[in-house]
Amino acid sequence: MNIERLKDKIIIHDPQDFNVEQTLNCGQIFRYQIDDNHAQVCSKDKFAELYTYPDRIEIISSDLDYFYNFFDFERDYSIIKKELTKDEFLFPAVKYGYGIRILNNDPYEMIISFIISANNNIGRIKRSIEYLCSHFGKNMGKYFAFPTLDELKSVTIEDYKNAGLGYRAEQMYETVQTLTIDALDNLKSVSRTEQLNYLVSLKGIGEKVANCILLFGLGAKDVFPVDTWINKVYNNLTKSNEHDREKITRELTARYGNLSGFAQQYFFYYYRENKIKV
DNA sequence: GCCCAGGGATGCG
DNA sequence: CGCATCCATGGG
Repeated sequence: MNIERLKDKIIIHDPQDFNVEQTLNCGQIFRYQIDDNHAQVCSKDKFAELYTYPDRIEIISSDLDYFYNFFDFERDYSIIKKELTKDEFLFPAVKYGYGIRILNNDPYEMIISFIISANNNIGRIKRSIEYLCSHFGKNMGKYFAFPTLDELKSVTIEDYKNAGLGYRAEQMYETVQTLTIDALDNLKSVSRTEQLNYLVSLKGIGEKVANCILLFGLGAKDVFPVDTWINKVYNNLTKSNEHDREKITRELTARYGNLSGFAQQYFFYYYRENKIKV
């Protein structure tokens, strides 16, 4: 794989470590659209278009620097995959999702998005977030920006219910009122323990959602968010019927160490796409 | 009608 | 502390 950074586009030649569909469909992002070989991706107030050809992928955006980092192009995924395919459990999952990359998304957007994700399904999560963007975010012409914290501050519980948040509407309202720009900035520079403590202190955020925010928004790769799918993964691999998610988190984090976040995404995508049950 | 979805909050012992 | 129950909503 060779990444060519041009003035008006990024070209990924021979993309063995990047697949658009896999990267977008593995549950880490909700603001995107794929039709055939063309995809549109939003993050914050930014927008990119991706074209997949037989021999290359081209990325076009008015902010290529942002999306170069967003798609994690500084990292060599071939090394990660080589290490993780040594694991017998993970081998088929890495083969299947060979082109997954973990996005460097905006922590504030991840906080809002993953509060919505709790006990929810991806289709509904996408719809709710689209609703928030189109009703409360800035109209950018071809798309809507993610609503800023300031914009969300004036959104009511009733608005959140209209967005389909259900019982999460009150949690969202309270967390939005609690959040400040300073606290969000501060979150990027404090220790892991302080990040986790702060996130869990917010309404609607427990251990799993906090780990998703750390993984997708704050660059932490040694975390292993355990949702219903990962619960199935664990029970399938260990032939057990465990429901203690803290225990599952501990064991999987211990097994995959500083590559936990990658392992988690390969597992999640493989099991969910193939509807593998216990 | 039941079960499930990238779980979390709350109350009870 | 562990554990059970409840929580909106829509698709399968």
